[in-house]
Amino acid sequence: MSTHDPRPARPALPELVTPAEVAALFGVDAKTVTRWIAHGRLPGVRTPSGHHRLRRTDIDRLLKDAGSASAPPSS
Amino acid sequence: MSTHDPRPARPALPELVTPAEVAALFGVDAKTVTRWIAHGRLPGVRTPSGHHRLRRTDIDRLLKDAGSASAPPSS
DNA sequence: TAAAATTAGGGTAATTAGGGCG
DNA sequence: AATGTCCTAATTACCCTAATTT
Repeated sequence: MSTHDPRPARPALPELVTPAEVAALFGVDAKTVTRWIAHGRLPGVRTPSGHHRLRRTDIDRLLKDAGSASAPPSS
Repeated sequence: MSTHDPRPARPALPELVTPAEVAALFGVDAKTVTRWIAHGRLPGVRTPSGHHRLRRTDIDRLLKDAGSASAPPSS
């Protein structure tokens, strides 16, 4: 029983990035990123005005799935 | 505004490049590059819509490695 | 408040994926 | 087995203007 309430209930605010950021990472146009969200291909939040924002964690997950390098072009 | 807003837009260079870009570097058709990825000969990322993207670092590594026959990086 | 940069939205041309063929 | 070219359908890039953000 902790006499004190540390109140560490930190919801860990997700780091939101702009479509331009994601576009630069994927090597596509920012408009394409918004299109991905619009088509439900990519999870993203929307500002009350209609601007898109994406969670860096989601983006990082997609990028890490690439399996960077370690693939010698030999059989 | 609350103090300064640390949003320096990040470096965010095009980390991923298109098959056409890689194809031009290797002197092959873009379709060949996608085939390399399909056959697992080259590491690549897949955009949420199915298009291929390759890591610039991987490509640069392969190209650099190509001339390692006799090219000591003297200072 | 004003200005500059970014974003959304529409429209059109270029690129890409996928299969098949030589 | 590997690469290039032809085809169609889907996706993307760049043009513009208006709204939003910083």
